Amino acid sequence: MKIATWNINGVKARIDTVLEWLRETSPDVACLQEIKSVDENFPRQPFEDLGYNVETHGQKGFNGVALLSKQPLEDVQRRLPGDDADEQARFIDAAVSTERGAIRFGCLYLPNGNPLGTEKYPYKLAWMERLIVHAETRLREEGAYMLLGDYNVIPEPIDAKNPQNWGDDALFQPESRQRFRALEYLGFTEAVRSCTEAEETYTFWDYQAGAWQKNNGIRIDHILLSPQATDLLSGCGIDKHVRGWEKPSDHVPVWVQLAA
DNA sequence: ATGCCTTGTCGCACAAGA
Repeated sequence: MKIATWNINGVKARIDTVLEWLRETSPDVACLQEIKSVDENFPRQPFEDLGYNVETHGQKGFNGVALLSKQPLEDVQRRLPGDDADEQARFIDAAVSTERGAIRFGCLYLPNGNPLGTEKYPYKLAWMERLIVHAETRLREEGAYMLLGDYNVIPEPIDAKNPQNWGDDALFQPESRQRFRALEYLGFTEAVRSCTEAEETYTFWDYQAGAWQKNNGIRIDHILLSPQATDLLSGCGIDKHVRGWEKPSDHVPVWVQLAA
């Protein structure tokens, strides 16, 4: 079973690219971020034509997440618990049934937090605290659970081509990295780093200043696996070549293979 | 120091991204 996550930077602008990638890699589950669409305008039909069930949690203009699954999506939960006043569409959580039992997925688009000194940064940190609480709840269920998405956190210096350039950026602040570690150390396995210790393993290249051509990337899209999901882990990868396609997203897909 | 690109918005420039 292959499960992928990808920040597509707008479903309307990226629809052909996403469909091409789905035809090429055929993931069983795909978590999409930054759909930038309200639910009623999401182009469900072309995904359903490829055999996917579709659940979205969108908003106008910005943010928005979606789950695609070849198996039916069950017990769909929208919004990250913990703040009823939070109107930003950044989280959707659902389960699928497999021969090895149920597997649950949380698809997240964690706030960017820039620029520092504005309300955006404390919002990011508070959102991470809520994510930790939600993850604790899920872990207590002791099932196969995974948190996938755009975390907007560079965990370690090795996860950036030029870590010295990110010192004043919310993605690389000690507080952001501390909360990412606190989440991970609840008992999750960070899939990609468990599969490879290779340098220059990136998931994002800025559109500007020739970042892709210089391989000036960062690793900010992550997959965290509960112990029960980690037991099923058989491989992982990053579809880096997609960044070189026409009209690319600035992020590329990250995926895991599970023995389920 | 700033913008560099890209997307979406009831565009006619701007916000937001990272």
